[in-house]
Amino acid sequence: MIRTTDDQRGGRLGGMSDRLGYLLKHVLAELTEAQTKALAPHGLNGRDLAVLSAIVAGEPLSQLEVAARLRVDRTSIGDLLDGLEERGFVERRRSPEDRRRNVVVLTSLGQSTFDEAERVRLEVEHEFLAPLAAPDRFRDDLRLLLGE
Amino acid sequence: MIRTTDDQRGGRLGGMSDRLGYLLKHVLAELTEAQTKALAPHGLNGRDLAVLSAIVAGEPLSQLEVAARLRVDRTSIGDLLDGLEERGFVERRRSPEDRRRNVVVLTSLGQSTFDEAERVRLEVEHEFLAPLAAPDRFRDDLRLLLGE
DNA sequence: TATTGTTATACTCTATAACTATA
DNA sequence: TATAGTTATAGAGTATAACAATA
Repeated sequence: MIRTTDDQRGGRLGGMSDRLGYLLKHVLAELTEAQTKALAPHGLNGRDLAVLSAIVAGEPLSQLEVAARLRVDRTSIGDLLDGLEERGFVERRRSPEDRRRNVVVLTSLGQSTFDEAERVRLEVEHEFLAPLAAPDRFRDDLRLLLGE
Repeated sequence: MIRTTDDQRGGRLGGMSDRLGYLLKHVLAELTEAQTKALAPHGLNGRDLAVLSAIVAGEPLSQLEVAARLRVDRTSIGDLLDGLEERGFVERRRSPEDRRRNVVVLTSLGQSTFDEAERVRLEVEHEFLAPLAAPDRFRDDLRLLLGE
């Protein structure tokens, strides 16, 4: 009786590595853990860094625009910015043109911290993807799935 | 001035699609949403289904063993099993050999529900990966990253 | 009336510690 | 002493609704 495929690839005999949700969930968990550890000395985590990266380039953005880029809820971005502002990485300024809007900008500390942390992120991702024959192709696949 | 690569691929001008964490997080979120919708008529979600799949084959498992297969904490598995037991999908039985252990088994309703839901999962994953040129390769990449 | 940001609330998932019953 | 399971608790992350200020 031959059923090597099922047995070896976790099809029916208990392995979870068949399941896309399981794989994505735990791959993300391991990346998050590695990133958190590597970024901790710089005073931020991967989520903070993503916020900084959204506001680092181009024209100043309102909170809503930052939230949209990150694909997070506008009620979440407030707390994130509170933390970043307390640590002196960002500043919120009322927009003169539309006084409802908070324009979010990097401080110079925020900019230098971003530059260092971004290097760390790239190193972590590089090492994380090292087991793959074609790391860029994997990233492209993820982009395709998101439609970006 | 030519900088199409950066601009188009979200390198510096605001796009997040460069960032591995962002990509994994939102790909997982979209898969979870699709799975939740598709499985709802069967009375479970993707997490429930993963629990069922852990106990569906082979020898009976204790709760700790189920938790280990799913890579979740043993305090999480209790609530999950409570829900599945209330809905009549699983039963917990004291192990006669070691009365500390709860052996978890599928009911016949649990088995038939699993069979249907598992078909739905495969369809959802197939459709979800359809944008990719080589869906299996993507799954293999994820396995490699997890070391499974 | 609609939009930006804030606050309050709740729900899910996860993690830790303390407890029980068994070994 | 150690292990299996439960309970209580707390922390993230997310989502909804209601509100104040502004357009």
